[in-house]
Parts: sequence; structure tokens; C-alpha cells
Amino acid sequence: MTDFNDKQIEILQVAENLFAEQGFDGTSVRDIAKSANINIAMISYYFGSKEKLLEALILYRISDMRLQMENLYREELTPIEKIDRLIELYIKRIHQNKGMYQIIHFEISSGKRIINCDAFNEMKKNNLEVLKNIIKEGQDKNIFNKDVNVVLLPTTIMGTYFHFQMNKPFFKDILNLNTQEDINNYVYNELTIHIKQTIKALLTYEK
Amino acid sequence: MTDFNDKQIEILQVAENLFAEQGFDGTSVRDIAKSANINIAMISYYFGSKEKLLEALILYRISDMRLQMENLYREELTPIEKIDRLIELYIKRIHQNKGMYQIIHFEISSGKRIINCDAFNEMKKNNLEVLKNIIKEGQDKNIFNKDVNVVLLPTTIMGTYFHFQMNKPFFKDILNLNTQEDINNYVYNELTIHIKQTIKALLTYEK
DNA sequence: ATCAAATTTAAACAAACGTTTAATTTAAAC
DNA sequence: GTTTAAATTAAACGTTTGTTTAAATTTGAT
Repeated sequence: MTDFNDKQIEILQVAENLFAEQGFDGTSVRDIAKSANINIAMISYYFGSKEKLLEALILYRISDMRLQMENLYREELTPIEKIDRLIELYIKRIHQNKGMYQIIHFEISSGKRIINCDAFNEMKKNNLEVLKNIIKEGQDKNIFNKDVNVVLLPTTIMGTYFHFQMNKPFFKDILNLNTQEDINNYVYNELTIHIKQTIKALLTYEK
Repeated sequence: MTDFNDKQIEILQVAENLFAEQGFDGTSVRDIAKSANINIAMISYYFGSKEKLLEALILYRISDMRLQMENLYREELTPIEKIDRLIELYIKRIHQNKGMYQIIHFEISSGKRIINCDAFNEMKKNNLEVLKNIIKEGQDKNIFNKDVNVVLLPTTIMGTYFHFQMNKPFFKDILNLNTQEDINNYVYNELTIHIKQTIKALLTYEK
């Protein structure tokens, strides 16, 4: 269904970086062509138009982004361990595809562009179901509290990550994160720990 | 220092809505002129350029956005009450100025535009200091845990809110939020409660 | 009523935009 | 080697972009 040749994939990757950096409207087809070392006409030739290139990019990445959360749910782990693993999985996936998410979020929240988000929403709904099952398991075992807004749990997890990303210049400044290496380390250690700690506290604290 | 006449303020408000909806690059000066019922040339006449209009807008809103957190800190409240009030204050302010924040975040995270964020960063640093003082007060009274990443607390608070905003179409769907009224209610009730609960759990839970 | 400054206008500007064209080169099949 | 389709190119297309111009209008003080 989504079969692109090497040339097309290279264009998609270049476009992904530019769209994430400068936005869709802020990136011209000439920018893309220059970065990918191709002729401008190749974009229309391969994808039809700039907007269809964006749609192709989203489909390409979503098909590459399927979480194996069901496997996680079936593993022999305590609910708390599952939550830990789930957060690690979440952060890793969105950190690796942060450019993609940045584009999608901007284009979604601005109702201007009409892009097909059905596949994206289906993925989110599915992830939410798996999470609900894990939470219910923990509640049945009297490990987790029952007055938790499960729908907003992924929002807190991903929101914390994305707000960190959005304010990267601020955190670079106050936390002395000079290289991309420093940032990756902070994300995979401090930030992940903070999120795990937060979610676990919310699920297990005594009133 | 930031003295705009009525006409300029109307242009700023119109521009704010359009920028938030369609992005800076996605909004033309003709769009702004049309919405504000003015001639295109008035934008250059009053602000110099489209980009200087954006800078004026940010300055205008930030000077309008000063949180009286110091007053909160000095009030006779328990640390937990202070945190509750602080979260209410945070959510109320960013929800009222969500368009502004959307613009700033996008323009900051894309390093493309060079806008003066110093005033914005100073505000954030100041808010962080006030929060640190409240947390320390709670820790000295043995109410709050000591192993909390305070720097990431506002990130979790605001990140949860913004990620909710960004995925508004998704939540509208699964939570049946049909009108703006429904959304405002959900933000000021369920969402605020969830955030308060989360932060309090993180600050007070037993290991 | 007069005059000067501030405001508003329509028109024009060059530059950049996304897209298309038609000609050329490359690659593969016979 | 010839043929045919695919890939690539430079050039041009018509719009739209942000900005400027110069003339017209409004405003407020004298």
C-alpha cells in the first residue's frame, strides 16, 4: 500500500525535517528540492503536489509507528512494571519521531489544512484501550487508585515531553544542555524518571 | 512603553486570532487587513512590517500577562493550598491567552524566526523561582517529598494543558465536547482537577 | 476658514510561491 | 543498435506574497 522508492523516501525524510523546523507554510518546495539535491519538478512528479507530499509523509510514518502495546499487555509483569515500560515505549517512540509529531500537531490544531487524521486517531484510541486494561488490572489488584482520569494520563505523559521539546531553548539555558547528546540523555533519564514518578504517584498515592 | 491606540490594538487582536489559527506563515497581511476591515498598507504604516507586528503582539500580551504569583506566595495558605491556587492561576491565564501561547511556542520551537523571547524567558524564570519557594516551604514542613524535579513541574502542568489543546479534535470526539462551552467546562473542571491531583500526588505520595 | 499633520486609500512593485511545460538525458528491454 | 518508457532538467506559467508609493481624505489646532 505504501511503497515508495529510495528517491521518494529521501524526499520524505528531507521534507520531514524541514516541515518540523519551519512548518509546512514556512517551507517551500524549492527548500525541499535544494536539501534533497533534486529538481523542483520532482516533487510534483513523484507526489502530485506539496500537500500530497505531506499526506504521503504522514501515512509513511504512521505505518512505521505501530506500537506493540498488545505484547506489552500480555507480558508477565506487574501493573506498575507495565506502566513503567509503557512510558519508556511512549517517550522513545515520540522522541525518535518528534519531527513527525510536531508537524501533525501543528497541522491538526490549525484546522486550516484538511489532512486525513483517521489513521492517527485510530492509533491513539487503540493505545488508550490498552492503557485502560492495564489500569483496570492494577485497580482489581488494589494496587492503583480508582479515582483516576485515565483519558488524561497519556495527555500528561506526552504533554510533559512535548512541552519540554517546545521550550527546548529555555531548558538548554537553565539546565546547560549544550549538545544534542545532552538533550537525549536528559530526555531518556531525568525526564523519563520524572514522568514515571508522576504517573506512579498519581496511581498509587494514599489520600 | 507599550502604548497602542485603539486601531492598533484591534489589528493586534485580529492578528493574534489568525496567527493562532493558521500560523504566522499561513496568514497573509491581506487576511489580517480583511478581518480587521482596514487597508493593507495600515499594517506597515502602524507596525513597520508583518514581523514587527508579531513582535509588537508578543510584547503587548506579555505586558498584559504578568502573574501576581508573589502575592500568592505571601498569602496565608498552606503549601498545598498554594499549589492548588497556582495551578488554577496557570490554567486560567494560559487558557485565556491560548492563542498567544500557540504562536509563541511555534515560533520559538522553529528557530527560523528571530523573535525577542527574553521577556518571555524572564517571566518563566521568575515563575519558577516562586514555585521553588513554595515547594521548599512544603519540604521544610515535611509535607512535600524531597526527590521532586521542580524544574519539570510547570512542564507537566502546562504540557498537560497544551497537549489537550493540540488534540482538541480527538477529545471532542471521544468526550463529546460539542461546544466551546463544553470545552471550557472540561478545562476548568476535569482537566484542572486531574492536574491538581497529579501534582499533589507527586509531591505527597509515600514510597 | 486655513493649514499642517495624521490617516486612509488604490495601485503598483519586485520577489517568492506552487505548479506545469516541453525538451533532454538515462535506463532497460528487445 | 534501436526503441520505449522513466527520470530529470531548465524555463516559464499565473498567483500570491510583503512592502512601498503617491494621491486623497480626515482630523485637529490655530
